[in-house]
Amino acid sequence: MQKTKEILRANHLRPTKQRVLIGNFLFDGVDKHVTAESLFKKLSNEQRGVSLATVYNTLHEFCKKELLNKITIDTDKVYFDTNISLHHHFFSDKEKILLDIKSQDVKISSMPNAPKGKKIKKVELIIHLED
Amino acid sequence: MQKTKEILRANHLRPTKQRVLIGNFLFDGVDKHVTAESLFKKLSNEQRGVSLATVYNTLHEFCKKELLNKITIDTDKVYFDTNISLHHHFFSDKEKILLDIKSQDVKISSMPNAPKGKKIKKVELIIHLED
DNA sequence: TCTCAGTTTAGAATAATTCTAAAGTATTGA
DNA sequence: TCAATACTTTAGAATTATTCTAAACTGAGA
Repeated sequence: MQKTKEILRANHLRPTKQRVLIGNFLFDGVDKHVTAESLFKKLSNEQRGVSLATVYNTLHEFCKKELLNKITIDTDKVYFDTNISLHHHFFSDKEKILLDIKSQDVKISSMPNAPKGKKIKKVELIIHLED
Repeated sequence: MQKTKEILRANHLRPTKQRVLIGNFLFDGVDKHVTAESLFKKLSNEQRGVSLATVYNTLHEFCKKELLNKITIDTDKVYFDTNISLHHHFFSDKEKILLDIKSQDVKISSMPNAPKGKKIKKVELIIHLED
């Protein structure tokens, strides 16, 4: 798994043990949603753990480099999505489960103009679910 | 302003001084976005204040009765919207400003089906802004 | 007026996240 | 290879919106 190191280098992030460990998990080609806590737990199983502070640092760095997508749907947890292509989400407020919606399943045919002096950075559609 | 008392009674909420004070401010006919903190500050000017705990309690009660719309866009603050009709929002991440989008300015022409066993509770479109 | 379920409240508790500052490490240039 | 240095990691403290608790208060019906 040399790919992670290349990704890190390409983004001017030193490939430290911790970043490589986190990157290997996140960038294995399988789309996933993680929180700082869930990622921390997952990696605690490894021989050499990563501190919670580093998990936070790394998630934010990866976001800044657009290797991850930050999703703030819920007030008490931030989700990070490894699928950085344009897509939307289902969210179950009760179970706090986040699901991807295939991009072709949503079509927004009319959009407002941004207020004066502002640009549209990101369009986020969240479909809240109940039982 | 007898209207607030009627609203409260209609929703089986005792019209206490505090709820009436909060209701009079929120339901004056002008759409507004508040946070617990902003509402608390606004009402502190009044002769008879309301405790922060009551502001939280009341906002949640009003939400449960669908007199307010809860908006969770930002991890560190919950916004409450007095406009309970179907509409969407702009959000400036930097300034943390929330703006209504007129409902006719957005048209979603294609929507996914809810996952098995779930129903769609609410569709929330957030347009994040930058400078 | 009396009673009591519903309400308010101050302050403590909670919990995700950020901060701090000290120790550790990758990289560069010699 | 090695030293110097800038970048990283980390434990634990700090922060902060929100929730909880339990005691005092109050509106409404009898």
